[in-house]
Amino acid sequence: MPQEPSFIHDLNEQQQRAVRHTDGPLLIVAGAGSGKTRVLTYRIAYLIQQQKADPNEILALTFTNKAAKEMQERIQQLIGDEARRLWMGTFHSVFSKILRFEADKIGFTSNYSIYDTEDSKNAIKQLLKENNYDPKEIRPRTIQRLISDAKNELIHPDHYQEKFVHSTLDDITAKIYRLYVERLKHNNAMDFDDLLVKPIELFGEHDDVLEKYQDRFKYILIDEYQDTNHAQYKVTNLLANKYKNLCVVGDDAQSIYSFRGADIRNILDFKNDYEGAVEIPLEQNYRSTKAILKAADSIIKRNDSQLDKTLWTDNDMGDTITVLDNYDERDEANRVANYIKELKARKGYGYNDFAVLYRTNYQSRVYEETFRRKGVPYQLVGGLSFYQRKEIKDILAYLTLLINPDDDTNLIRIINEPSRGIGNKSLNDLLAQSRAQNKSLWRILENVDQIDLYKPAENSVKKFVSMIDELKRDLDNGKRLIDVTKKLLDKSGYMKSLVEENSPKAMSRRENILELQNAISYFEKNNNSPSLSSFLQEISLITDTDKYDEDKPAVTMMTVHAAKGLEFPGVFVVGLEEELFPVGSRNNEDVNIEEERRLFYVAITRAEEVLFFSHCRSRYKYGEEQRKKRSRFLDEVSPDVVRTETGASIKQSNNNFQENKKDTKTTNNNTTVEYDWKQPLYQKKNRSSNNTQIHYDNPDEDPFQVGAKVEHNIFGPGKIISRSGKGERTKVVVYFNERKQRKTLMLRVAKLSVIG
DNA sequence: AATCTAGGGATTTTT
DNA sequence: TCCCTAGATT
Repeated sequence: MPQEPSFIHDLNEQQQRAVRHTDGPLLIVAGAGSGKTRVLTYRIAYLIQQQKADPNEILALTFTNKAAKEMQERIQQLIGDEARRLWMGTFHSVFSKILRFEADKIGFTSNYSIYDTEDSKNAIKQLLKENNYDPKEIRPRTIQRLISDAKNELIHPDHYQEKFVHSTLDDITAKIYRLYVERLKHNNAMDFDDLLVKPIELFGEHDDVLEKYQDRFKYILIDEYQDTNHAQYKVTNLLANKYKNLCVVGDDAQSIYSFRGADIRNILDFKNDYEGAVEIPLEQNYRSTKAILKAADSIIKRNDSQLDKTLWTDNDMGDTITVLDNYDERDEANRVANYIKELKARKGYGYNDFAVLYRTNYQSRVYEETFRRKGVPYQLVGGLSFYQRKEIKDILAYLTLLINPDDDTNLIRIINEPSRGIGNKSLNDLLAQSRAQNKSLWRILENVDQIDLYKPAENSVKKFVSMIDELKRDLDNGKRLIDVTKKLLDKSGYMKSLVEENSPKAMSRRENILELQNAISYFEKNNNSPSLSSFLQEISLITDTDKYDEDKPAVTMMTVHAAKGLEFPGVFVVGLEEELFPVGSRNNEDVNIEEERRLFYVAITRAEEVLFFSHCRSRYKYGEEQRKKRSRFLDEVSPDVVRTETGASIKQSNNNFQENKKDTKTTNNNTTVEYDWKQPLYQKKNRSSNNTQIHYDNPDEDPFQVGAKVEHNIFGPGKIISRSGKGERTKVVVYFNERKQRKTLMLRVAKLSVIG
């Protein structure tokens, strides 16, 4: 056996144990900030260095592509280029690759489509219509959730009937579930859940295939094990069953995905499920100050703790946590922006040292507006991702059709987009035929002569079919993807209709399509054998969380969920109000308060040095002003580590609306930020119907003046050359350095931010 | 078939 | 407030 590598001495004692324990099942209980990623990467490097396995015999599963990429890079630093041969990625991406090889064994082709949540909702909606249910009464969303839950629990449609039929909703779900599974198979499509469920089917039906992959993956590692669901448990259980070299890393205190079927029992029961499993805790926190850790601990100990571990740190005590008491969300955003500027100026932090964390995505909007107005650069992570935008999904639907014509869902999406005279009536006639003949919609279109259809629509169908056929031929003849896409944009009339519409919205759609073309070119240049099929599969698993760039000089804004696994010197946890964090429920039911508390714990433990909690007394919801009670979590946190802005200790466990703070001018001793919450910086009267409008109470505050350096989220950095118009019609001409071109942009529409 | 309008419902969190 | 859809209008 080779000598131990010297890098092992970078690790503490517990970490070394975790790395050295190579064979047999291992559970690493990794507290927040305890160097979990480090242990995983060192462990993989160690396995290779000790010649336990070849890189391509190691499978490492993560929850985000970003986590996988980061690990890969760090392993590369330890062992070099060999790291590229590791099997590393998200559950979904790894298994979609395996399925591409083995699709034919379970009745799919390797060109299968991947449906995101919206696609699968569309398919379900279609099925509801076909079966005469009113999608208004029976919401596709609801059915989709139930079906998704069932899949993650590995409940087959037949069993759904047996297990759940107690109500009409269960009845309908059982029926639609069965039809949905059939429909997806006909469409040669899989949804996100299928990417986990189908491999289990595959392995269950084909012992030889299972054994092939068991032999392939001699060592398996799973990150964030507390967030695995039953399907993920099962599929990895099958794979690890031969060699039993399964190492899982997790923290039950950070389990925050139960809504997605994550089952905390997977980690709690690990030692029962895997005989002889060894448990190693990682308890030294390298990330946070003592104050922050104490706050986190005071929160989490209110939950029933399950796995033994005591987190401690050698770090300094650090500053106390500041609680911001705000008038409303604009006030909150302003104050956060002020503190960030202040800390940057006085303590030498950079913008990228800060994160604003919130419970729900829609809270980001006010921050975007405020930060832009005040010239604070930011990057927004999450929300509506690029690939979920309508125009992008439309174009991708066209492209999908070229390799998977039987995909009805994608075909329905674009058959009349842009409108080409195949309206609802005609489409329904065509669909009726498709069902009657048990053929895919595309096959019906190909033989539209043989059915009775409204004449103008029939002609349109013929034109549509010949267009798609031509593009298919181009593709088969090896024409470049980017050229096929350009031709598609032209021939389909998609671009033309956007040009004609000539609205700001259409404008931004064109920009996005341009960006998609860039993505396609990039893919084509950087892949050895770029196929449309692999492009589509790759991007359908990309999320916006993956594009977070820690070096970009900007404040990061994201949900607490998206922040899992990240760390920042300064963190603002905002919107700490009842019914928001912890969330409110729709039907006064089933808010999992312990999970909300874990989520708050995750938020706190993202912070290294400076931490703020913030809440508002009123907040706008659906355009209505609502009074808010501050979050119970603020009453739960250890009082000796939190202070108000004035430096006073916070009053806990009483109704904060009774406090009379109206006359208190809150002047902070530690910083020069001076603030009177009675007079928020924004002017309420300016709230108007146009939500994207930017107001400048004082024209001097408007940073978008000639000469200003700005950044556009697509075109990158640039400089304002000239400016015209007033108010919401203000336009600026910007010269973009990277593209060496100037563009005229409406300030109201273009998401510009000031840099420099 | 396409466009316009009024009215109702929606906001957790994500691969 | 915003988005979607059903129904009416062109």
